[in-house]
Amino acid sequence: MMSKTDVIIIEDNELLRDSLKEAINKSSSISCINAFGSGEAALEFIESEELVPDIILLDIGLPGMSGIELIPELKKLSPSSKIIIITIHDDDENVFNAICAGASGYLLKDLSSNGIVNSISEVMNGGAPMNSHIAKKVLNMFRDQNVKSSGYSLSDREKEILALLVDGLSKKQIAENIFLSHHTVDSHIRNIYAKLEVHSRSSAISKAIKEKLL
Amino acid sequence: MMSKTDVIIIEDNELLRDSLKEAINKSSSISCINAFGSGEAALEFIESEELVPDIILLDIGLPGMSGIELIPELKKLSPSSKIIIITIHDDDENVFNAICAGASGYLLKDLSSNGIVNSISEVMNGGAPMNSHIAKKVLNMFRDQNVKSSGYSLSDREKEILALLVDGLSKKQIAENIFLSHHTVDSHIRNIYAKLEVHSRSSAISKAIKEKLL
DNA sequence: TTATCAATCACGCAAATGCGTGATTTTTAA
DNA sequence: TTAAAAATCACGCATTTGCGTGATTGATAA
Repeated sequence: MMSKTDVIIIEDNELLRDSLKEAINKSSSISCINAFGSGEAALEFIESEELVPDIILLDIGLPGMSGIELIPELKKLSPSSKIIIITIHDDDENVFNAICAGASGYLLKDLSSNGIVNSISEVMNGGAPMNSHIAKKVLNMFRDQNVKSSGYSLSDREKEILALLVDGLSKKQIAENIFLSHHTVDSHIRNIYAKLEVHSRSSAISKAIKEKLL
Repeated sequence: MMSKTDVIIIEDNELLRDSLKEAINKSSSISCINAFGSGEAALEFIESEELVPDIILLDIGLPGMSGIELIPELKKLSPSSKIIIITIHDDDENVFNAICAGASGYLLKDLSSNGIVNSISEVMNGGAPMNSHIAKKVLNMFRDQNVKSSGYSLSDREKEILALLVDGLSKKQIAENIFLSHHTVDSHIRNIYAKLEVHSRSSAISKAIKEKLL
């Protein structure tokens, strides 16, 4: 038989903490083995007891060390634990930081006890439960990071040469690479600079990569 | 009274198409106004009828034009329509492309009719319903894009100068900027090159931006 | 305590870069 | 058909870059 899923809770609000604990312990497959009111308390206990929970339910708005700051520390002490954020903070910055720090789920505090328990199961099955509005934020952030700018109307040749510049080639190397005179390459590079409104290779390369021109 | 949510379906499998349509029309707040077996058929109809659905349920594996290719075309004809992907394809590439093209949701075909109807409501409420495993993929892709590499052990001074290089400054400009001799700047740049294992400013800048060294 | 590393500064030179100022041909759009 | 853009090639020159080959001063770790 499969052993129970071990959960710990880090949440400063005592009422919420207790109700979460209660809800979890009602389920036959999950058990809340500990609950803490601060990150520091949790870290201390985990370290001294060498605790390795399957799931850590984590609030962001904690006294002292914030939930976000806590994530890397928790990962250090117990790398296999999956972290689920449960918070009222749904701003881009917190969502971004939590995900980058390695959270496996991001839920809002309006979720039912039943929803929490289901989310824990989803994480154990390799999923990443997310509030639908959080998911929307993630999708938007993701898309914004990957839109290819196309506003400089570079020609195909110019894009080709810009790509070679990004790869670190000199004019001569580029010329050899695409069988052109280095004068022609020079000419193309000037046109690229004009279109990108820069005056140096460095700026052109930075702009090309940062604004995903290729 | 609020008007009904208008949905169209683009799905080549006739059985699934019909069962989706049926499930949607059972709901009192949603109605399926049309269903198509191919992207081309849908585009033609939308254009000629000037159809503006609230939601488009879209399969990826379509005959002819794929669902992914279809997204920009649909957005062109009806920019306000929200697109929900319903597919069996859960590979990174399809997920990535669908999101970047502007999908508002990504569901798998194992979802119940009820789940589909709920997802439509979520999108209408500004959310982005996602299968939990898809969400996991998105989270991982998102995180991977934003991890800061730190494996080159650049000193603070070197990072500072590397940042100025990325900004397109010359040695002289950097020297003026941080009140150093241009010789010193030159020396730092050489050390940066050595640590990054490059031999040109271009390569250093590319590496710095692509691998998020700053 | 000693050695390593970071940070600072210096000279010289071959190569590369950025730009002014041209030209010719081909392709594309009006 | 005609004008505009793209692609090709050329010379010269001031500036910048990359690198060889040094030195000195601190801080920090072995």
